[in-house]
Amino acid sequence: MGISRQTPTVKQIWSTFEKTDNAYSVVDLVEMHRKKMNKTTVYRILDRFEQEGKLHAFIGRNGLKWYAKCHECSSHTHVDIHPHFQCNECGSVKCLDVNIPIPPIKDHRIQKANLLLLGQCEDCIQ
Amino acid sequence: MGISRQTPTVKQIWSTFEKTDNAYSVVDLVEMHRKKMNKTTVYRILDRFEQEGKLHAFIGRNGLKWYAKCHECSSHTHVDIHPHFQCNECGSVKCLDVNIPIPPIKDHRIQKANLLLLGQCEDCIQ
DNA sequence: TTGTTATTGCAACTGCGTTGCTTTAATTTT
DNA sequence: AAAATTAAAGCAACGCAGTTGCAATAACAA
Repeated sequence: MGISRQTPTVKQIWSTFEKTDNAYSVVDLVEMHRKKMNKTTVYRILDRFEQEGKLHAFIGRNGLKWYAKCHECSSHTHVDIHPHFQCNECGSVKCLDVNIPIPPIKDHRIQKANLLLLGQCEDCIQ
Repeated sequence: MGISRQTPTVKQIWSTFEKTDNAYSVVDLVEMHRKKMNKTTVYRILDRFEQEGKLHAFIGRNGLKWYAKCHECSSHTHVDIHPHFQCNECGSVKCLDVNIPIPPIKDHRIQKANLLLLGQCEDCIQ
């Protein structure tokens, strides 16, 4: 499978994630690539990356959508129980490589969990 | 302190939460009270309720803001580690009375956690 | 090289949420 | 009880995230 066509825009968006584990909001990504491509294109490429399991997405502090590279996740195994962390000071977001066990909830079937921890990151802590 | 003035709109919004533990999105609340008050008024009253600790707020599946009555929470103790559940089928949201322990993260100070569990609720499960 | 069709750009649009400002009315003061 | 004070409500316009429809472009297969 994979993205059907290796266009310059696809390569450029992917290059943002390739070298880092940081997460980026869609707003950031649109701004970062504003000069090279249309915002609609950014949204569409991110959607495709997410569907393929190359990136995973989650909702940040203010309801903005964020994307990050998948480690364990793939399009097959989207249980996605690992948490994300957003710094209350600088706003940066990253994936945490920690497993947070979710207890079973009576009469409910848990399929996914969005776990967003908020606080101070290593750069903003005194 | 408390809401300074007991206006009819304040009483009406509060009456929505008074009798239930369900959470409501702001969109729902605007729709529910559309005939009686302006949407700006709904937003402002919810903001005030949140600041006083009468309601707490969190971000749902699609980035919408949801409100629910606080049990343990007050304006003083806003650690707010209890999770919320949103049904993937009917979209309903509620507070779960479960404590999910957050492990310490090296070099980070955790101040708050948004824990949203997604799945099937008791009404939608087969 | 040509044809097919996924992808892009663009412009207009939707929907959530906010802001500024005037008017209304809850509450305090006299 | 009336007047004064000022929080709160209504309204219209706006800002921003995200989407849609469609025509133009360009990857890739034949």
